[in-house]
Amino acid sequence: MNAERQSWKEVRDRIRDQILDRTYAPGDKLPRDADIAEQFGCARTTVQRAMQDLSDTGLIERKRKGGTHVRTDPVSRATLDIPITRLEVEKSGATYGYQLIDRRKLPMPRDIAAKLEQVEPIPMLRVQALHLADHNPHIFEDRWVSLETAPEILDVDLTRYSANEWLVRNKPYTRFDLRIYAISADEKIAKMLATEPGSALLVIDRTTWIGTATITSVRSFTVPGYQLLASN
Amino acid sequence: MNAERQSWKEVRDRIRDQILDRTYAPGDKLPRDADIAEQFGCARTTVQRAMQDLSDTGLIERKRKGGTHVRTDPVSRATLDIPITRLEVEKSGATYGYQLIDRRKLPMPRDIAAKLEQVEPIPMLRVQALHLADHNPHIFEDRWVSLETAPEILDVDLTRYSANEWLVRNKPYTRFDLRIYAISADEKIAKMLATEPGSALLVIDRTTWIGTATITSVRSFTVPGYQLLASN
DNA sequence: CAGTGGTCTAGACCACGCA
DNA sequence: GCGTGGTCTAGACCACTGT
Repeated sequence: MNAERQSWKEVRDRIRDQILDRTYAPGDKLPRDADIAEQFGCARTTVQRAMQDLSDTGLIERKRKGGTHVRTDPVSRATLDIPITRLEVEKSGATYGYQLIDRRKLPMPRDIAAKLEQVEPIPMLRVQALHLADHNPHIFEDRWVSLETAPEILDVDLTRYSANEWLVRNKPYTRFDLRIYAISADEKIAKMLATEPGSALLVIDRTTWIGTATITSVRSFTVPGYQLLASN
Repeated sequence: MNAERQSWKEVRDRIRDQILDRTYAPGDKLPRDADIAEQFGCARTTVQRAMQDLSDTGLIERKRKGGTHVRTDPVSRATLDIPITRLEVEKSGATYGYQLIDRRKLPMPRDIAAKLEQVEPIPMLRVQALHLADHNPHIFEDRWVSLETAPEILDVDLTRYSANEWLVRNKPYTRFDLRIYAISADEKIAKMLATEPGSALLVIDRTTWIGTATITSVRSFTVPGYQLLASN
């Protein structure tokens, strides 16, 4: 008998191999799940699972009635893990430090309102803080927290605990988005990160929601040389 | 009326809500799948699917025998789509242009070898090219292609077609990784991107493999202001 | 309308990892 | 060992969407 060490991964790999070796070229239509299942001698559910995975990674495209096709323009779909800064630092073996720079209630600026998809102005807390690695600046964060969604933040001792950590532990989000880009450090940021004005910095803007309610929007200025890693 | 619109998403959302409202706090153990299934009046498979999703997005952690726990340190797991540059430009409504800068066989430099996890030196083709949007520089790419894995690249007219596109269409990868960071443009890069030396640029290093064989390693220098977007 | 992928079920066995 | 999640099966019905 075939002896086939069954599993949906096995099926996925074999289909992927057939795509790689051009048995099915970009644009080609693959057989229906049912036929593939029969060919492999497994249940359709198993094929479904394998196909789902190939679809998730962007190699194929599936449509009801239309069938399954090899994508003409494969997408690189990478998973990016944004860790809690403290854990990231500690994992690297360095000593983590944290320093509150500023904390005040302020009216919500226009650009923040836009990011939060917020029309009505809501009361917000602005928190600026510095994350340290081995006593050196690592990330400077400029954060706006909605006092409607997270009023309890006012009672948190932000000189000791980072707003980041409190929020992530107490206000899980249902949705977020990220914007990653590079800027030249202006004088203030440079001083904060103990680097030269004009240094190239990686900046990460991140906004989170819980349902449709906005939680926080934070701009993180990373120290020169900081890298984000992703893979599939 | 509840009307139980059954589906694994329904189950996922209800569990997530219970985590958000602290019915299950960070660190807590959730009931076994079987019990949840009974509670919801659905099959265990359906619960399994829902849990899988919550696990994928980093909200819970599952272990055989250990059971399911709410993560103490939720990870922000974002999906990052790296499109083919031409499609990205065209999608923005701009006219795409492409220009080959240099193409030559070269011995593999040490740092590239390291990125490719390659011990033995292999013959490589170095391709430098510029992607344009509305006749303005958009991305400058500095690429190394393995001639062992992709010897056919030598026959491709790279003055007309980008190596990126040829590779993505003809050498699908099974694995890749990304490294994203910021640099200050040096004189050469600045000239290439028609900007000032010292400008902050977002740089993306990407290396791809097919199985354990290396395909290509490319460093993309993006024009000032370029942004990467990700979300969940 | 009809074909194809998406989901669900009930039940079974497997595999990992904690006690 | 044994409890829990992971996978598989065979069959059913649903929901899109191309023709």
